[in-house]
Amino acid sequence: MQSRSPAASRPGRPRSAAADTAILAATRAALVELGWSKLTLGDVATRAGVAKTTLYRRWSGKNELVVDAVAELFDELELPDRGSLAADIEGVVLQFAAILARPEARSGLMAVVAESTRDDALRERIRESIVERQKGLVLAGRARAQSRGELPPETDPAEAARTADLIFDVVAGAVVHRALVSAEPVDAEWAQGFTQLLLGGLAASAST
Amino acid sequence: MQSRSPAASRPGRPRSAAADTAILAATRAALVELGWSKLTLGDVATRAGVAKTTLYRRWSGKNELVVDAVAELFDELELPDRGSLAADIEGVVLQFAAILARPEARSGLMAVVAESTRDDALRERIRESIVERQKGLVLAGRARAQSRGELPPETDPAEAARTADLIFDVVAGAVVHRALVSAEPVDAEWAQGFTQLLLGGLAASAST
Amino acid sequence: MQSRSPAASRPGRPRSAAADTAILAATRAALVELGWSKLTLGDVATRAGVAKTTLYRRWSGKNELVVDAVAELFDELELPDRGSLAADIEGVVLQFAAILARPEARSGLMAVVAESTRDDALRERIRESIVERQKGLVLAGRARAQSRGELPPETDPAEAARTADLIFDVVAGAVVHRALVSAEPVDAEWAQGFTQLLLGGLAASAST
Amino acid sequence: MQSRSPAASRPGRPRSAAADTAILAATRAALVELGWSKLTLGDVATRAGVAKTTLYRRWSGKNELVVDAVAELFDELELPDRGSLAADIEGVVLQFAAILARPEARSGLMAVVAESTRDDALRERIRESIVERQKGLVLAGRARAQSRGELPPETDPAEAARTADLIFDVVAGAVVHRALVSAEPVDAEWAQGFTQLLLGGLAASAST
DNA sequence: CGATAATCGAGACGGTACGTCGAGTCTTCAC
DNA sequence: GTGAAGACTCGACGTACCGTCTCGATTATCG
Repeated sequence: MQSRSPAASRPGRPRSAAADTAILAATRAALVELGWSKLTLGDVATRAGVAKTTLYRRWSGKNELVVDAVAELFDELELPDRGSLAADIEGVVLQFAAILARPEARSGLMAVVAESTRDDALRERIRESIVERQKGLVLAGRARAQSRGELPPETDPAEAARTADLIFDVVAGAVVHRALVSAEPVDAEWAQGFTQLLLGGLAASAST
Repeated sequence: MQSRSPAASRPGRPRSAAADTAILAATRAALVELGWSKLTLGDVATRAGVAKTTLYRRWSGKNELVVDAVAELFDELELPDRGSLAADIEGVVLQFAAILARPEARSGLMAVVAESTRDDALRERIRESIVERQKGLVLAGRARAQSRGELPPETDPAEAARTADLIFDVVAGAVVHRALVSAEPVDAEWAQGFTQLLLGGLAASAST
Repeated sequence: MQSRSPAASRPGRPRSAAADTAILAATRAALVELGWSKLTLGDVATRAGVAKTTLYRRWSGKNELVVDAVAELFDELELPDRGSLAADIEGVVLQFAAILARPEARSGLMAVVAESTRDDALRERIRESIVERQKGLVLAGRARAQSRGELPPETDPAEAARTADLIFDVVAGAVVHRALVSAEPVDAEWAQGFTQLLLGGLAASAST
Repeated sequence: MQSRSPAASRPGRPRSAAADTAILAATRAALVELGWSKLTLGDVATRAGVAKTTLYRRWSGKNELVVDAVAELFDELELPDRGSLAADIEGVVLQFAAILARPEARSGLMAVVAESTRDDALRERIRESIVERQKGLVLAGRARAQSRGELPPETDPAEAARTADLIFDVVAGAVVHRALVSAEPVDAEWAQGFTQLLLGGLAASAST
């Protein structure tokens, strides 16, 4: 969502706050029913009870709108303390999978990622509103595991960042691939097997 | 590409084989220049020197066409014998990354995956022409490692299949995520770190 | 229909005579069902059980085909001897009206006339195969009336031709206009009133 | 042209009045250059500097558009007082012929008449916007002749209507047939001969 | 309190691409 | 060489959305 200058209080009629909410909700509803490619902004506007003009005043196009609509779904991601690193990872994997099981996320997320391969601004927008939140969980999880003594503290910051990136790509990539490409369920059993593989790999890598 | 009834020689003028080739090549060229969302079938037809009707006679829409066009890119995937399991994995990862580095693959692949979340026939088509080929490499790699003695032979077939699926999702997912979402290079260094993680995890998992 | 050179007996398989008949009949059937603008040559070929190639070998296009198909309808026009000039005229008017009442004539005739306003070859073709036959009836009718003594013999040939043309335009024009534009029935009553007007006018003009 | 509900000022952007004018003018220009059958709505839109959708919002198809475009040509028909019934008739005949001499009228008029043989709504539209205007001239001409004393006043209204219809079909039919089918000029000489025939016939009929 | 100004719903606007259909041609094989 | 069959190029069709615009009607702040 684009913030307007300092905002403060400008002259003229202020923008309806309800409109934003209604538009994003309508976008998700349309994604569920129609999917990304058949979603039209005119239809979203109608569903939201809003004129097309109003929608275009706030978002510059379909991609931006869908990123914002999908990003809100990821707000629920958090890192509950389940007592052990393995349990924490499994929990996050299942949370992530639960979001990907929702049709508005499945269709919307991959589509904007596809678009982002040719639009750097869009990629940055996705990174900010979706990817960074996930990455934060990886960092938080590691910190918590270190405080528990499950993982040794970092020595080389660069190496630490590289490892976090790797873990992040592996976790997010594997879950997305399982859910969307292989189209197999990401259930507790799979999460356990995956976590075992990941932690085993981390331990082995760390000892090198 | 749809195979027509076996019908050796049916009546009427046969379809031009050259047209198929030209259309797929034109599709890839258009993907490079325009990306998936701005690619139009009319433009593809023009580039291929073919009428729009000819294109529609062979493919039912943009998605089907792009799947076939992108699938051909994956024909070059193979499993060269590099002497060790680690080297084999690194090789495949780099091959896969090389394909994903091509703009026609980046834009096209994710877009059809996104579409496939709402179209089972499309998903099946993607699975047949793209995914299965990759999965075959996982199986072949494991078999070769076993023949080298790097991995123990399978005991439980179901467990073996489950593991292969997991490895496949991890490898393909991680590479795709690194390349397209994180937008970081998949180079030899990354491949090495990833392979280390994966093999470590496999060893740890196997010993359980 | 285009005649091929001297014909005689050329090499190769001779053209099927049945095809011509079938095609023209199919054309009229299609005119009845679809009208001129929705008639397609592919459909005509299918109805006639003939390949499009065969059709195009004989006619150069829709206009030419329809002219020939409609022209056959006018073959039934003749000048029965009803005993008096007035009765003869009424008879011809009703015969002409009967043809115009058939949907294949209504739709086809006016359409080719419209096309002929921009295509001299087509206009000539219409004149030859349709209009001249009608004009002949005017001339024959006058000759018979003169032989009966109802009309005086011609003195000035140029004047005679001019009068015949005028009568022809008035008769054909009025009947067509009544039937197709005004869309009112051309019945015995109307024919009688029209004939009265025409003969009265002729008598008055002759005495000038 | 379709009138929209009386709705003084409906919400939303009002339709551009200039667009209607431009479209009809472009239609006539295209008729002159291309004729009815080669006229395309896309081309008309381009000539008018208007989008195809704008055109389709106002007219439902080629026929309706051409009727309106041609109808405007007949706006210039009027009944100038030339002092006598014969002169009035000759004047109208020549005016009518002048319109039919214009290529946009020749090609367009007959084509829509042909189409109207299978489309009652179209026929009604033609009647309203073209034919009735001509018929009015017949009625006005008769009234004027009666006020001059050239024709006796009506006694039987039904008979009067029947006669007016007959005259109308004869005049319009003969002129159209002469101009478009016979493709001979409708000049002063022909108009005089035709008028003589018509008035003579009327006189003879009236005395019965 | 009235002027000013940005907002709102509504819907017409110029465009672009769609997917289909028909025209007329060409290519194959059977007769 | 004619025949049916059907693929071919081409171009128009009528529709759907895009993103912009022009309306009249609100709804706020500021003078």
